[in-house]
Amino acid sequence: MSFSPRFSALKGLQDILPADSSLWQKVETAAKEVFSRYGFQEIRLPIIESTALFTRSIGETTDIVEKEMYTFPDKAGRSITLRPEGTASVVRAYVEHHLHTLPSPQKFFYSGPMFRYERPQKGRFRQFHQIGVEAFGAASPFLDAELIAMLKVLLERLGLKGVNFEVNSIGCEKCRPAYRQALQDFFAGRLEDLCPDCKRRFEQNPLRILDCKVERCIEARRGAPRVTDFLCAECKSHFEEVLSAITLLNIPYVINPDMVRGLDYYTRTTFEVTSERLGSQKALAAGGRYDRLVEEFGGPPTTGIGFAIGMERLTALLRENEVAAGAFPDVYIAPIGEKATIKGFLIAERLRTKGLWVEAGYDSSSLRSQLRKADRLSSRYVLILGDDELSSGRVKWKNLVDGSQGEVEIRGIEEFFVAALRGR
RNA sequence: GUGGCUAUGGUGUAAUGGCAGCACAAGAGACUGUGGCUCUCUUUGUACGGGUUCAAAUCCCGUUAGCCACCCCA
Repeated sequence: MSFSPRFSALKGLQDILPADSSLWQKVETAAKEVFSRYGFQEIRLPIIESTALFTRSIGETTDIVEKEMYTFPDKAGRSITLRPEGTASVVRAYVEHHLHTLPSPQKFFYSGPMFRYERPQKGRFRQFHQIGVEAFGAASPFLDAELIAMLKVLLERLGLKGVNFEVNSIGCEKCRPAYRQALQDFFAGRLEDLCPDCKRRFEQNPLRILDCKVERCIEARRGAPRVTDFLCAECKSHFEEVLSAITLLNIPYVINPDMVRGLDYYTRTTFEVTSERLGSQKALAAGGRYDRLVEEFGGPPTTGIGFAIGMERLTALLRENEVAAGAFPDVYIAPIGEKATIKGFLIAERLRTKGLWVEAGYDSSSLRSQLRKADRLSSRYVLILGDDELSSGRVKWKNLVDGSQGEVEIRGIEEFFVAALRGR
C-alpha cells in the first residue's frame, strides 16, 4: 500500500475557483476599461525584486520591511524578495527604462499577486492581489483629483455602494520636520499614557501614534496638533486645490487628519476608500503622492502618485450583491450507438466553430440517463442522435428550458442553433 | 509576533466516556428513444501525535490548520 500525502495550499494562500474567477475577471475587465479612458496603460513587472528595492522605498523601519517580507537568498547568495506592493517595481522600471524621456505624465496600471508574511484574518492574506495605478511627472492637484475620480468611477461601475472616501495631506520634506517636532513636543509630557508600541514610535515615527487603535492612545492624542495645520504654503494650497477639484466632481469625502501611511515614501496627498462591511481590515483601496521616490531611485526629480485596490476585499464586497450566475452549456449532444457517438463528436466540433458551448456525450448510455445528464448541466438544448436520425439525416432537438422539441436537417444544424440561441 | 474560539464524509450537522448516524451533494440503477419527481443501491468522515480509561469523536497535553481580534495594511 502506498501512502498518499494530502497537500493543501500554504497558510494564508488561497485558490480562486471557477465559481469566483468570473467575478475577478469582471473586476479586471472593468478596471482596464475605466483606466484606459484616463490614459493608463498596462505594465507587467516581475514579482521578485532585489530586497534593497523595497527596504529603500518602503522604509527600513516600517512593519512591512521589518517583519512581513518574503525574503530569501537566491542560488548566488543575493537577497531577493517577493514583492509586498507594486509601486516600488513600477518606479524602478520607470527609472531603469528612462521613461521620463517620454511625454509626461506617464500613466501605468498593473495587477497581480503581492506577498506579506502576516497572520491571516478576514480580508488579509499572505498572498493577496492588487490592481494599482501610478502616474509620473505631473504635480498638478488636478491629477490627484483625477485619480480619486477614476477610482470612484470604477467602483460605481462595479455596482459598489456604501464606501467612504477619506483624504489627507501629510506634507513634504519641508513641512514634515516641523510637524514631527510639534508632535514630539505634544507627546513628550504624555509618554506614560501611551502603549509600549507608541513609546517606541515616539522616537522612530511619531506620526504613527495617530494611527494607533489602543484606547489610551486615542485618549492621549486628544488635542494633538494636526498635520494640516503645519503644511507649508505650497503643500497647503496643493491640498486645498485637490479638495476643491473633487468637490467640483461631487465626490463626497471626509478629511481624516489621522490617516498616516505605513509606507515611508508618501508625500502630500494620501487617500483611502473604506467600507464598514469589510470588518476590521476595512481599507478597500488606498494611495497617495510620492514626489521624491523617482529621485531616490536615481531618476530625475519627478513627481508620482498612485493607488492600489485590494482584490480580495473588493470581490468580497461584490460577492454580496452577486446573483449566483452559473455558466451553462448551449447544447448537449446525446448520441445513441457507436456510430452516433462519432457523428455527435463531429457535430459538436462544427457547432463550436460558431461560438457555441457544446458538450457531447461520449459513451452512448441510455437516452434517459443522457437527458438527465444534460439537465444536470443545465444545458439549454439537447440534440438526440440515434440510428433513425443518422439514416434520415434529420436529428431531434429538445429545448430543456421550455420543453419544446422538433427536428432539423443535420446539414443545417449550425444555422439552426445560431438562430435559436441568438440573444442568449 | 500576541490573544480568543473552533476542528466529525464534498457541504451542513447528530452521537451521557459505551455500535460513528442523518440530510443535502456526488455516482450508478429502477427506466433499451425523452430530463426535472419518486424509489433503491454505492462512494466518502472523527485534522495529526501522545496521554488518561476496561472503553475516547467526547476528558487532558502537544502539533497543525481554520476563523476572529490585536498589530499592521490592500
